[in-house]
Amino acid sequence: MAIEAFAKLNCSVARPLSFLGERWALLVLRDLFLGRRRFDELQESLGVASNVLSQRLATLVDEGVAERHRYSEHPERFEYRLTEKGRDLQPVLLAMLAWGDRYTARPEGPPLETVHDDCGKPFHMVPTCSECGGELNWRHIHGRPGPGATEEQRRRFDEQRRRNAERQAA
Amino acid sequence: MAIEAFAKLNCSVARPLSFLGERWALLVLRDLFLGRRRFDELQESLGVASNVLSQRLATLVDEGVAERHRYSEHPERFEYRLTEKGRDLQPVLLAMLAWGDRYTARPEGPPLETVHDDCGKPFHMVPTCSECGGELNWRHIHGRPGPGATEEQRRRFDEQRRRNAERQAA
DNA sequence: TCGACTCGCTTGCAATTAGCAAGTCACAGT
DNA sequence: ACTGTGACTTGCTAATTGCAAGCGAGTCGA
Repeated sequence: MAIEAFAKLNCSVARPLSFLGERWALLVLRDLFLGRRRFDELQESLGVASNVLSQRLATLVDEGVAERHRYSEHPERFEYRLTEKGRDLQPVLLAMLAWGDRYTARPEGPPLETVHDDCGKPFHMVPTCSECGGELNWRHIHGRPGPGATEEQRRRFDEQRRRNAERQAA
Repeated sequence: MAIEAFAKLNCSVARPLSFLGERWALLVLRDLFLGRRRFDELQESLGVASNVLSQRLATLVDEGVAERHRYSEHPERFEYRLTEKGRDLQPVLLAMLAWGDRYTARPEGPPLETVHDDCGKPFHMVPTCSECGGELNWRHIHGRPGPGATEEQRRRFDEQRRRNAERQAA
C-alpha cells in the first residue's frame, strides 16, 4: 500500500501524499481528530467499504501517524488513535477546512465549527510565518532550492526561472 | 471526473477532497505555485502520464482553481494559471510542506525552501487563530456542529461525545 | 445450552481509475 | 519536403476502489 512513486520523490509535499493522497485517508484522519476511534464508528461515519477502511488504517499505522491499541482482551478489540506525528497533520486539515468553509459551504454556514479554547471563539486557520509571525500571503512568498535539493532540481528551477523571465519580457 | 461521493457530503474537508483527493492533483497545484504553467513543463516535472495530466488540469479548471489561458493564436497554445480561488489553497500545500520537512526530509535538509519576502527568511508555516492570533495546538482546539450541520450530524456528534465520555470513565 | 448479536475484520468479484506507449493535429522553421 | 513543438487523444493493461457476503471469537439473554 501507499503510493510508491510519491514516496520516492525528493519532495516534502509528495512524500506525505504517498499515504495522504489515497482516497479516504484524510477523511479517516478527520474522523480520528473528531474522536472516532473504532472500526465500526469510522465505517459508519465515513460510509467507506470495510476492506478499504482496513487498508487505510493499516497504512496510517504503518506510517506512524496512528496506532492500533487494544482496549479489550476478551474478546480482543482494537481502536485507533493518532500519534504525535499524526496530530501534527492537523494544520493540513485545518487549512482544507478553512478553504472548504470559504468556498464550498452552504448558505446556512459551515457544518463544523472549530473552537479555540484559549480565546473561546470559533476560528479559522490563518497561516503565519515562523520567523516574523506575519500572515503568509502568496504574493510575498517564493520558493527556492533548499540544502537537500538534487542537482536536477536546481537545474530545473533555474531553467524555469529563465523561461518565466523570457515570457514576462515578451 | 472528480470524486462525486465526496462532493455530495456536507463537510468542508470532504468537498475540497472531491478534486484535491485525486492522485496528482495536489502535485499539479504545487507545480503551478512554482511557476510551471505549460502542459509539457508540468508533465516532465511531474512524470505523470499525459492523459492523467490533461484530466487533472480539466478538473482544476472546472473547479475554478485554475484557468486555461491562450498565449498564442497561431498556432493555438495554452497555459494554466492559478485563479484567486486556487491561490487560496496555498495554506494546504504549506501545511503539507511543513509536515513533510519535519518528518520526511533527508539529513541534508529539505529540497525546497520557502522564503517570506517581508522578513527575508526561510520559514515554515505556523497555524494561528483568526480570532486571537495565538498559535493553534491540537490540545486547545475542539470541534462542534456549526450552523450548517444536519440533524444527523448533530445526533452523531452527541452520541460520539457520550461514548467517549463513557470510555473515559471506564 | 441455544440462538442472536457485536466487533473487527477477509474474501471474491465487478467497476472505476491510473499508467504506459503510441499516435494525431495544426502549425513553424529551415 | 522534412523535422520539430505543443497539447493533447486513443487503446490497452495494471492497479485501486466499491459492494456484498462471510467469518471467528467472544458476549448476552432466555
